[in-house]
Amino acid sequence: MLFAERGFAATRLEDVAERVGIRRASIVYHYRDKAELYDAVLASVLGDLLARVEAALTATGPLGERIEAAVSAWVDCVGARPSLARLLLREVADAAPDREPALMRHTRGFFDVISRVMAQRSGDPLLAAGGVDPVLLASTIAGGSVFFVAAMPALLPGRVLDAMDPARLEALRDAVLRITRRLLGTQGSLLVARPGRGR
Amino acid sequence: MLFAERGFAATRLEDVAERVGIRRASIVYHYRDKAELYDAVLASVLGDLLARVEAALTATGPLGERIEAAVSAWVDCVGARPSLARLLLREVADAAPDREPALMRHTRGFFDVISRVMAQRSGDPLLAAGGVDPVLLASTIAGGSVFFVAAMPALLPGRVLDAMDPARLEALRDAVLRITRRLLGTQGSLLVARPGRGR
DNA sequence: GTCTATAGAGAGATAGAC
DNA sequence: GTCTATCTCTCTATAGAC
Repeated sequence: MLFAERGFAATRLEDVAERVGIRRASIVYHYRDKAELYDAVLASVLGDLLARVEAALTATGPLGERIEAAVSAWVDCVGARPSLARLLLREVADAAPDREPALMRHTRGFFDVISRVMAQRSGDPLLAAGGVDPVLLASTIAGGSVFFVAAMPALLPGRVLDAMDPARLEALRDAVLRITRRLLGTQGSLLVARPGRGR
Repeated sequence: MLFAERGFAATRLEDVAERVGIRRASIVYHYRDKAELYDAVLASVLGDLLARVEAALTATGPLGERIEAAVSAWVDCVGARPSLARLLLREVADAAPDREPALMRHTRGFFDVISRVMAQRSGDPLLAAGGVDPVLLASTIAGGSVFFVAAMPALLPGRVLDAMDPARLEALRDAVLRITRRLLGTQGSLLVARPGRGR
């Protein structure tokens, strides 16, 4: 997605139109203006991610398993769509006291869910893991993985821009899960059998 | 910094000039064009960060301590300058196979240092911690902390945009250090006495 | 619904006075 | 070195034919 690659301001409707095989004016027929188009893109791209993470978090079962499922969903989504990762980074960078970033409109309900889960289980030892702020913990896992995926094109010689190949994605998911367990102090105690063939 | 808050394309020279208390034309006298100004900003802002992290990593002493010192330096710099965090996120998001992000010009030497450290100590158990890719590990810590700092204005009701206050910064540094130790599996074994009064 | 053509605003860069 | 004035180009958005 062009918005993800270049940012909102640097993306020309001309190029978006070209990519879709259409003329600029036709875009404006479907969306009132550029901002509305961006908003639609955001909603479409975030919808899947938020729904899956939310579903994982609100499922039944022990908190640890739900967190791991949520992390898996997160990594799968982001790995399948590096554009999403870059879009997220841009939106976070846009956060300002005066200007509410567009992202927030789509994540408000999502944050409600998170807060509710955290409130319900505020007594759970996992959430106070090692005296580290749970928000920082979540930010580390979510932000770190997004950062990594977005930075891959710059870091790796092979240059990965589109979806990661399945093997690489699986390796990343495993690695992030290991990191998660390590951070939560649930080293291997959960999710007993790793389904993959050991990467 | 305006470039950090809005991104390169969305930042008008007009506004930059105003912030400095000068006229637009005068900026162009000092820098050939907008891109050159941005480059200068990047160099100035990154210089301190890279120098401090590099110094910490190449100091003498056990690898674990050097890593912790590097992480401390990183968090201190980023916490003192949330703009830097946002600038980093934008630069990473800009990474593309065709277009080399401006950031890379300033970090090339830095990455050389990192690679050298990692190559020297490739046998060190810390670097193979739990079978997790060291690059992912570094990305998690660096990216996660930057992500967190950049996202604060959006997440926190109090709205933090400028430098964090000392107490908050110290708490963040401690938390990230705890995360680092946990990830490296050096739980409390290093950096024995925490100087702070326990927040 | 999609196109061509065009209006109109915005912003970067230049010329030249002080 | 800094300013005012202006040139020029790019890109969004609209008008209106098909």
